[in-house]
Amino acid sequence: MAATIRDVARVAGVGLGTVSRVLNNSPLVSAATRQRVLSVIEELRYSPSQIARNFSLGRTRTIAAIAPFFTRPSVVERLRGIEATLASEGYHLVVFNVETVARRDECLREVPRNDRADGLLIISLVPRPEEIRAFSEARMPVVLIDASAGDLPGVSVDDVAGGELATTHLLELGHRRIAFVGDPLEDPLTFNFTSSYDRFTGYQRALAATGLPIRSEYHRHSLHGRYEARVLTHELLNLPDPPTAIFAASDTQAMGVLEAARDREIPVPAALSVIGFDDIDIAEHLGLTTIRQPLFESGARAVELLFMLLSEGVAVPPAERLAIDLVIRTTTAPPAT
Amino acid sequence: MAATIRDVARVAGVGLGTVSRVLNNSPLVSAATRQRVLSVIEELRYSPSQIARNFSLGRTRTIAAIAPFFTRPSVVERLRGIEATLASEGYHLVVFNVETVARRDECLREVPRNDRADGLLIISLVPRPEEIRAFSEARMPVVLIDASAGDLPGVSVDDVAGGELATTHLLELGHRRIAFVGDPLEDPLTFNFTSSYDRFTGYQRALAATGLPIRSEYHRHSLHGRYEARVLTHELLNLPDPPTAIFAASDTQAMGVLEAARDREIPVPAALSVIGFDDIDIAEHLGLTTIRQPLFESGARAVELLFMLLSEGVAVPPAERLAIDLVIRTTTAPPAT
DNA sequence: TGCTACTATGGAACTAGTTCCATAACTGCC
DNA sequence: GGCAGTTATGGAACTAGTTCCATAGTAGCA
Repeated sequence: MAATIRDVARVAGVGLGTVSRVLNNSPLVSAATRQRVLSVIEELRYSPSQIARNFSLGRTRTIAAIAPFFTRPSVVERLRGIEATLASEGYHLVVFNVETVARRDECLREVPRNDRADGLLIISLVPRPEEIRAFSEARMPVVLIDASAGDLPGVSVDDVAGGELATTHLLELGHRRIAFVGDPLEDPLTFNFTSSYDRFTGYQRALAATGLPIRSEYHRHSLHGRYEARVLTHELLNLPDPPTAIFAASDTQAMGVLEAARDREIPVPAALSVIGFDDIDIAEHLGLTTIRQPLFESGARAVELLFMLLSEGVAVPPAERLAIDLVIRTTTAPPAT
Repeated sequence: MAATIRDVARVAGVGLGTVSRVLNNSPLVSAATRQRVLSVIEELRYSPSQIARNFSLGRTRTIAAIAPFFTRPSVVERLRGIEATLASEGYHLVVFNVETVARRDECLREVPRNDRADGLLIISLVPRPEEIRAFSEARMPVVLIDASAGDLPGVSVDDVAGGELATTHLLELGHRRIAFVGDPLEDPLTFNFTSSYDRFTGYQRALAATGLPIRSEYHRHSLHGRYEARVLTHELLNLPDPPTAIFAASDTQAMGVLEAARDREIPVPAALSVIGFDDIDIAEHLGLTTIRQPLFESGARAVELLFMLLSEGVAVPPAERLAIDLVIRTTTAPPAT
């Protein structure tokens, strides 16, 4: 059996408290005693039980993150920001991957009532009011990423403004037939994503501001994914009056749009402009024009906010907005004349 | 303060053990008592402390995974396989991201001696003999993924055979000037990766088997990354007798190769064939010919092996090899005549 | 009726740390 | 020398579960 703090105390001929003080670098130990205890620790190859420590302290130095589809490049990049910041403070990261509504509900219900994490990060999911109530009842500090709900602290970007920015870029290039490819509109009711919905809102606003009619045949929604976006794009390109530009709600979907154009040997951007959203790593490789949002930073900043919540007495920071940028590459150009 | 099992026992007028038995679905409780206890649990909104439970049981139902560069698409896909399999058994996943040698050493030293995880998965890193000894001293079950060391159980593919397979494909197309772009050769001594090294070995073997001379100017090594591979490729294309085909040790590096070709307006595959390794998600989008290895499955299978280690008495499974395939797409063709 | 066997239950002991109170030992100062 | 203040130390109590032993109750059976 592994040595315990009591074994160390007995062999070193000191009290329990003294060993604990040595382990915790308390100054209230004489140099001689500290040395003796340390050598016994060495001798017994003693290593403190973290699990007993967690139990005794009531803290785990662990943060849980709930992420939908954590293989999506944008989510991965946020997680990297989270992990990097947590690791720098010696915290551990427990990841929950959510790919179904049932698991979403399960995670949001079970994880906060587990006292196995000191705090919770929720990526791209909007908790329902009763779930938010459960968080505060369980006294589980929560920070949202890429979402906002109630007065929970969170880190996000202005997706509506992003949608406007993307659409305005296409408008300024001279496009008038601009289509939108995004996630299902009813998502907010099930999975509680909102990004695609908000970007769609921004798209509509930009069109309305220019006085262009809303053409619902240009609005296509399907499950998030390259393949689905490709199918939607073929539908758009089959229209009698097909669009000259497509705004995809994410870079992943923009890739599907590009694939459909390639299927039909439609040159991009000469005959079709494409703009995405996120600026994931490969967007650069693809030369994809997109709206950049700071993914790594969103994770890092969320952890900082969570740490503020964890240190009592620090004012609860309000939901924060990070900046977005238009990144012009080679998939957008003026429409063919 | 949150209710404890003792509060429940007191209010329900039963003993501690009875409440514990109800919680653990022991049959040794009468239906009437069980009902009373359950209603008190409801009434007090009691939720058992997982952390106390872990402490008492000495188990955490948590698995730690150490992954280098966990944003690399191949690593993410393995993690997804891990998470999916763990979640189906109610286990949690703690992720450690490693991006420096110092952190590699720290993680391999600290994580096993933490008793905060019941088992450890190590991705794409080769533990040193003294580290392996520490695992067994700490009684921490370990399964390797994409690596093998000592007699630790592991899941991997035959990278040497994969390198041969890729190179043979190029040879069979008629290429004779075939270059290799991969990670640094000295990696095994620092980070302890081996995949790129093994694939390089396979490449050399295939060339040797065909009786082709080894041309060291065709062998380029640099840090893993798109940009680095792009630079190396420009070096290759600057040679007086440039290669007609390039084998990249990973799809990410193959993307860098493609970028360099695009920089020079060299058509792929007409004037340059490119083959990668891994078959990550975007390889299909890019039309990249590559060697597919089962990434998701490697994670899933590793978890299964770990569970076998955790259930005492089950024979320790030996290191396993998963199958690889050549996936021919549109970046390889016979050389220009 | 009495014995056995089994079910149901209570609660002490245990897990391995931290915390805090009591106290011993020492120092400095009048 | 005596007193106050500080430093160092020991160890009981505490954290919230599980486990297991002792025992009460009850049914079955000769």
